[in-house]
Amino acid sequence: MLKAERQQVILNEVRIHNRVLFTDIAELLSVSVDTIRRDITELSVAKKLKKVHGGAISLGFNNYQLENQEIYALENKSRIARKAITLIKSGQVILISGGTTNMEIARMIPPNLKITCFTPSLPVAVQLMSKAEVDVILIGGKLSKDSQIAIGGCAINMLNDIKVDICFLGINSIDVNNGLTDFDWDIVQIKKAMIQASKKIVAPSISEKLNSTQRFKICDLDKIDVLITELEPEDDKLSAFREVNLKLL
Amino acid sequence: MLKAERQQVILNEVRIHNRVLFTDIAELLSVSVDTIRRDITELSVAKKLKKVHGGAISLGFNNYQLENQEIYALENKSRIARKAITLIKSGQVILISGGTTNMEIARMIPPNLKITCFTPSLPVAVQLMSKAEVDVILIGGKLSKDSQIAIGGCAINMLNDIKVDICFLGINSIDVNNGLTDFDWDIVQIKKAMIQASKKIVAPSISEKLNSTQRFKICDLDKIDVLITELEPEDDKLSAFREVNLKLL
DNA sequence: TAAATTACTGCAATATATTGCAAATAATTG
DNA sequence: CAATTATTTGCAATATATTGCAGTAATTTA
Repeated sequence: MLKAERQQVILNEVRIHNRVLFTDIAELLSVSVDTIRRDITELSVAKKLKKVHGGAISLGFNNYQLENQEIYALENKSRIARKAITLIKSGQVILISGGTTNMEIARMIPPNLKITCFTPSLPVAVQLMSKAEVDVILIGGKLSKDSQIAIGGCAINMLNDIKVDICFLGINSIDVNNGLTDFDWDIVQIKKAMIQASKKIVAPSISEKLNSTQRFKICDLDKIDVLITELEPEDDKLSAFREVNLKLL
Repeated sequence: MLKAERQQVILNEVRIHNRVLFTDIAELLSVSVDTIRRDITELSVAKKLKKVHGGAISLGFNNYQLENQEIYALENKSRIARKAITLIKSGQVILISGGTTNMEIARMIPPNLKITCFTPSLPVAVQLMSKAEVDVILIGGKLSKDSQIAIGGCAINMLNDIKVDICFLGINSIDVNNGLTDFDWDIVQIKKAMIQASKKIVAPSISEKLNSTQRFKICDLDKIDVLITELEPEDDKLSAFREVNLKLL
């Protein structure tokens, strides 16, 4: 019996019964307990189940995809998030797209700040649910498995009906000449609708994404009001952006 | 029985009844009171409940967030979920409301079953996102902090535009004379819209909820096509329901 | 206050975890 | 295809964790 096969059996047991015992599985599959223990250790570090003394149990409800993957450049994203938070005033209505930087912003919103947040992002919504004073309004629609945000006509229709104070628009690529671009057509449509739905557009972006261009265009730079990077506003790398009418933070 | 399992049973009891007695749980799980005491001490330092003389009590609703929700699936809910899954055919479009039983159903949907799922429930959507073959469509709207589902006009409008094959409707109270009832007005509205949006209504409910009534009415029993409980369909407790035109599973 | 219940402590029996190692198996390479 | 290398597996020895019990201290209840 292959290792992968065994692990599949284990996962299946956990899915159905919520738990497995090392000894049971070992007997069932006629391998040593050590082998099962090693399998379960592997599955555990892969976050497929939870290893406990004597066996394993299902991860259950809180198995958010997002918590599994490590966030790239988290330090920089936290710095961006800290700056972003300062733009939000009590009582405002804001709109947050997806992406890890926006997740960081959502995470850092003070729990006592009274605001209304629209978002098409599932992880952002989950994050915001824990803030007692934040009203969360979900933009519905078909969920993209990749980006975990609602896409499609339904989401766009819903966005067409609102006008918020600030939009924190996740950035994929930004360039002085080509403006904002992205590689996923569906997400481009959503982002366009989000821009339309907002009085003020804030673009949080790690500096790596500056001066890069993707296939599909979202908008020109003049639609963006504020660009937030982890750099100081005076940094040389931002000089090209300083020259256009763009506030840097 | 695993320690982790025991602790989940304890947390589950605390969630349902707001309190537990060492002696009760010890007898229920056939372990010594000392063991339960130690478990509860651990859970107490983990801030999952409050240890008191003779037992433990719930921390209260303020701490009752998504992250702290316990995954322990009452064996009964798993049984209901297993039965419910058999009703779903490949290619169908289904609608799932919130609640822990429906979470269990979502969790147990086989990863290779190709279906389209509509849901206004944030946790259900998160759960379904991990199923590669399931298309998830989120019903948007204002999120209720208590139930973690989208409520309000926007959600209802979205439901008005669809007609799905099966709806798994979370049940709060069900009674032969009073039909389906609930205590939250907003949720009643959503559930009414869900019923309207479905060809077939399946009501999964643990037997504890049978023959109870809440303040607001959702619908009469004749709207329900199938009632699933953890009991055998022939069980005496279900005799009242057998007499009306209701399929039992 | 006395009786009853519950809490805490240390201990022993059992179960589980960890580690290093060698044999068996699978994958890679020349 | 044979030789080499890497991975997987089972075993044994040791370490750690869990559990129930008994004795005693603390708390509640009447």
